[in-house]
Amino acid sequence: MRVVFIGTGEIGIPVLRLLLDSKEHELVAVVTQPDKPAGRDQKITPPPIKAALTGKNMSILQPARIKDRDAVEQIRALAPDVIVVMAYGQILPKEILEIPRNACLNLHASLLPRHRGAAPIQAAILAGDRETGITVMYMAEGLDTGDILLQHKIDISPDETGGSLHDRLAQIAPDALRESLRLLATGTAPRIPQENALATYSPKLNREDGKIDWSEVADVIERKIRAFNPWPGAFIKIDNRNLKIFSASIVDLRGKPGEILRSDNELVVAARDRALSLTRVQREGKRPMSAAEFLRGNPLSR
RNA sequence: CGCGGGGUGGAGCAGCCUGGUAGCUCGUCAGGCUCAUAACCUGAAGGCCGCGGGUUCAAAUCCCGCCCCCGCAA
Repeated sequence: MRVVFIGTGEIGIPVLRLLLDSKEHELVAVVTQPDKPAGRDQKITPPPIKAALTGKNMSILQPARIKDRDAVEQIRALAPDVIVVMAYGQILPKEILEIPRNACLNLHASLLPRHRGAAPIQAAILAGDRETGITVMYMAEGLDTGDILLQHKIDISPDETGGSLHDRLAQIAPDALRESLRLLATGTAPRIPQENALATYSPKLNREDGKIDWSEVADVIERKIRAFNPWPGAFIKIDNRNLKIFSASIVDLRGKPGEILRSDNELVVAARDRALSLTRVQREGKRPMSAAEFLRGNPLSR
């Protein structure tokens, strides 16, 4: 089948490679976001998907807005049988969804209808889910509301971070897509409507979302620290500077929310019910380090 | 030129403004105390203060250039 891949984020790279290497399917073009300023020097940088294509002979489209007529017409001209979308970052207009002869598929990093939206990976950890996965669905106009073709599940481990889960989901995504394409090609692909009543929505995260609210219970804060590692990062304010928190464990101590209960060899802060021992932290301009290391050079009185 | 922090014995930091003895909390090693210890006491080793120039009687400290690490922002 003729396939057009639409994606931007790193999570889509294994899927992109599958399509590049496929014998049964022909990847005819890749659509991704325009190069944008990124990094410490704000240099114009290609998105991960484009970077993964350097050296490959592949036609790349980078429309500023994919709903513009020019972009739509260019994609239509490719006459794809299937469009595969993963982590693109723009809403596709109905005209695009109707282009492919066979199907317009989206790979979503959760078990839909759970965690629709932009941050499904973090949402799954934050919610304390025990499993998550990749959903392949037929795209519809609503956000992540399309009928499900299939799902591949994985367990979420107790020490899972947003970063580790992201990587594991990226790894299993090609399998899910390979099977989906096989079913489509043989005309045996199922089509299962989502149970809208079970849907949850996870909005796009920003930096401020990472600020720890000590009035929450310790369980929730601990999950948030894991979910937000490494992006967008959980943090607290100390001496008016950010202190990023990469990991923490729950300890059975009590105190006023936000109160520093211990700061000798470990850094323990009280939450609503119990308390958290911050184990891996990073001050602005410094490398990540253990709480003990941090405290050695940054003695916190009281 | 997007904004900003930093590079000082093995770790984390202070000292830099206001040049002049290498400091703090740990770790390591040896000895002591102790039933015992990650606890306590005593002692020791370990630093060309990121690199290169300059100013000066004298530079970790002031000036210029370079390399590397990181936070914000995107």
